[in-house]
Amino acid sequence: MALDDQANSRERYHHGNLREALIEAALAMIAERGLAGFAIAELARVVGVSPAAPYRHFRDRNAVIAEVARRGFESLAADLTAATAGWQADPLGALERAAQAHVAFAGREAAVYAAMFDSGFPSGEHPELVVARDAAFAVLRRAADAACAMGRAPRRPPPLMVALHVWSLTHGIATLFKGHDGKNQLMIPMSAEALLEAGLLIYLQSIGLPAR
Amino acid sequence: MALDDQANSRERYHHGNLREALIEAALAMIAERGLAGFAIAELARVVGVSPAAPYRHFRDRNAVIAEVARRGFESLAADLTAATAGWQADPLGALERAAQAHVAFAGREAAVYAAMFDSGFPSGEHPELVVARDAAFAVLRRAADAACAMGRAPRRPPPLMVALHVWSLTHGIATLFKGHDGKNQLMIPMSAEALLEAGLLIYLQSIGLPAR
DNA sequence: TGTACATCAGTGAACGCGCGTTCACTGATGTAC
DNA sequence: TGTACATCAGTGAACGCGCGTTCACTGATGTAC
Repeated sequence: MALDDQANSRERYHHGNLREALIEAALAMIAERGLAGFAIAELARVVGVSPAAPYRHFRDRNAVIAEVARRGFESLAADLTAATAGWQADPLGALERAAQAHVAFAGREAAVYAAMFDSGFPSGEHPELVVARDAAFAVLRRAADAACAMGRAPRRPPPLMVALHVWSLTHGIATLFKGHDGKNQLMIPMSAEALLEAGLLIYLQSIGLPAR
Repeated sequence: MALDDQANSRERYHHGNLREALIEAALAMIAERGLAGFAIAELARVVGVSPAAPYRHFRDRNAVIAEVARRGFESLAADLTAATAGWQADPLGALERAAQAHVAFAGREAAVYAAMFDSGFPSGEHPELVVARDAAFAVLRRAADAACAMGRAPRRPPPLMVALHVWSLTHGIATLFKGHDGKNQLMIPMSAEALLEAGLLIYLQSIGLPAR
């Protein structure tokens, strides 16, 4: 019965799960046409609902994008958390795995990633977005803290700075070489993953972490 | 007389410099409303010309954006060239100055920078864009080559890779911390420039370059 | 120096379109009694 | 168990809008003779 309800939910007057369906469709639409091609009217059409229906669940067009982005950051945070499992024992490895997970996320969820980083909302307009982003960053930061504590170089940079460097390098590589259609933007004779791995190795060596 | 002609050029039937005026207005419009808010119809209105006029100079909307981006890459290449003056004598300094010039460019010309990196054209659609981008990268690459040749670490990474690392880190920092409105996207207790300088210092130390 | 003509940069009106958003409404749901 | 009612998720029609682009055109420019 419950199964039946779900199967028929699209036919019923009360959709039952419109909000989720809208977000799912938004992901597909952004993936296909980019952020700029995202239209709430078409969203309603795709889901099979009147153009006014989405406004029951989202204040306006931007609110849909912001929600997609917010979930993206939550999802990224989860990936980073999984990647940094065991960070106490091996903070260096955790840092590297986190960076790779970040790049993998950008490639796998290119649409979401665009909503997360290219939406260009005025800062402060969607505070929940900032919270979600900071939570994701905090996971990386935790690993960076532990990694820095292990460092044995004469001058250790502050862990926050290390986390920002890793975050920046990763984001840079992700946006340059894991573009929307998965194609490289610059023609390079190596994968984004290999480029990232080498970059981190070089960087982390310098702050006194073991070369493997 | 020539001055007079120029001053009155807006009033005359033949604008005389429509193409340039359109590009200039496009820059202002993208700066103000972002890439998505860029409209060719409004462009014509701002310049004081009929809506069909721009099509004398550009095939379509995307062509305007592509031209803005192309010039952006040329401009960036010029900045990088200026920054790396004397690269033969001091390749390390040149590399650092190039990276700083890149970040400065992203901050100063945020609209252009968005057109350059966020336009998301299918690769191959605007080959002249790729040429211009590669030319800018080549300037960085040249400095990286020279820097690597100086390196005295046991295992030197290939210069192309070093150039890509610098380019990626720089682009990452630029997009994350030199956003459209000049505000930091992540709340950080340092400037983008300081973050970049420290990151490069750490990275370059590791490939055997002098710590200053 | 003067005139005919080709060139081409602009005009302005129009097109079809799809958008975001609002409105008064109606159908379904679940709760109180 | 049955009924009245509040709630609220949807409807569907409509709005005003500005967009990108095309069309047949016209005014200015400069060149050939």
